[in-house]
Amino acid sequence: MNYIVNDVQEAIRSGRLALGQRLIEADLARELGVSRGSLREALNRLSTAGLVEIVPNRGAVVRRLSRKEVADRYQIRARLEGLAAALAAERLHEADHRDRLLSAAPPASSGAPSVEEYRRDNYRLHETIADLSGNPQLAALIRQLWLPAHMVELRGSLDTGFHRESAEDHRRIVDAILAQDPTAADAAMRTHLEARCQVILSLPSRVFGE
Amino acid sequence: MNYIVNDVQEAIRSGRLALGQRLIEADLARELGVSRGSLREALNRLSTAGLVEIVPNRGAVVRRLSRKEVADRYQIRARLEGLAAALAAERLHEADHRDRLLSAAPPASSGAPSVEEYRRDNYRLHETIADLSGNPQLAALIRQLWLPAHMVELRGSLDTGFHRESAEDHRRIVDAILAQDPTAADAAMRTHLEARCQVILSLPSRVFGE
DNA sequence: CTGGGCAGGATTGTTTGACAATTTCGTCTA
DNA sequence: TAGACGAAATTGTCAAACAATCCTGCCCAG
Repeated sequence: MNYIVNDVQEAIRSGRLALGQRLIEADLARELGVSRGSLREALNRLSTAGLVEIVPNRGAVVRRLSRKEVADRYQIRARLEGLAAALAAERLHEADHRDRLLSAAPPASSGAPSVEEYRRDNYRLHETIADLSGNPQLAALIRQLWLPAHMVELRGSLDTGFHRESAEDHRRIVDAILAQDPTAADAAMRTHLEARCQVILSLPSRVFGE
Repeated sequence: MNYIVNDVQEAIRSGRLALGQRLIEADLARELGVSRGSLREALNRLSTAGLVEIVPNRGAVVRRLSRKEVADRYQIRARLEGLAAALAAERLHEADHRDRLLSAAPPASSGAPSVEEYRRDNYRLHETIADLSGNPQLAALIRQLWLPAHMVELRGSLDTGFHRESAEDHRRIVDAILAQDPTAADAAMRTHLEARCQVILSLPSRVFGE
């Protein structure tokens, strides 16, 4: 049943299901080759993940975040991921934590990474730090709040400057954790997210849903 | 369909469905007078709310938190509710915010409140502060993370000292928000939750699920 | 005895088909 | 032209069924 969730998610990511598009249960179920009931369960899950919004008696639409919603979400993420970074710093001494962090850290810049590469690496680092916090509920929340790119129509809106700055922030965060300095790690992560948020909010309103 | 969620929730609160009890879909559906499909959707929702845990192919059980899970959750709540308190302080000037806060604040201690009264007042204050933050996603998360008393078997385990200390914390938090001091509000809320967590963790392990 | 299969029952995961409730939309009327 | 009305589309819910999976007690070999 999880695979249905993934299918829908993938359909949204690939653009086959456009932002704001209404999802007709019968059609989508036939398309995916599952029953309407199963699709329904999947849509419910996606709605708690925020990818989709369900209006009673009117079905599900692919969600798009307004500018304020993006800002609000980053505000929450800053707190939560800051906590995760601090905890990761406190627990760096444990077993293979150092190795896991290093293997997820920015890979010594081998030229300019593609947008897709950046997205993957970026997610991997944040995810790893969340896991290293040793607080599974926190890690789950951070994943849940991760802003899928398709909730804001970012495609092509971010230049290489964005990625370079982001990579620098990431290095600072990793260094703070490696130095086992929780306060610095917290601060670095919060600064990072606040800065990323500012850049995204400065994009033209075309990319938001409002 | 929401009413099914409420029914199950109420059944758990009232103790009709015991902690750790396995929920057989067919039985529960018949009991509630709904179809198995609808019950399934409701259980899914409750699982994302954390009231119930769903193990694949093995069904749902009423959840009970271990000591570590309680600690982890309070750690998250401290950050999130601290943020909410800070934001509430920043936005106190808005329309009817001051009134709403005052009407949810501890009601000038009219004798010793009953446990149930304390629970209700306590929840109301935290909920109001979350709403006054002006960040709906944050408010929703805080509600989601609220630890329902039945997830830890607290009934009767907390003495009046607990409630008195809690009320004092609450006053400090409200004062900080009324003073429009975000930093103090944040700190007061975090201190409050950390202290409450310590008390709960000191309870005998009988009340936890481990 | 004791531990490893093994059948059968119980329960979940999913499908199909149906129908009532609700929303949506085009058309017709005042 | 605005609003009423009815038909079509869509969601919400149900019942019955069956395969997949888990659980349990029993039997057999060691």
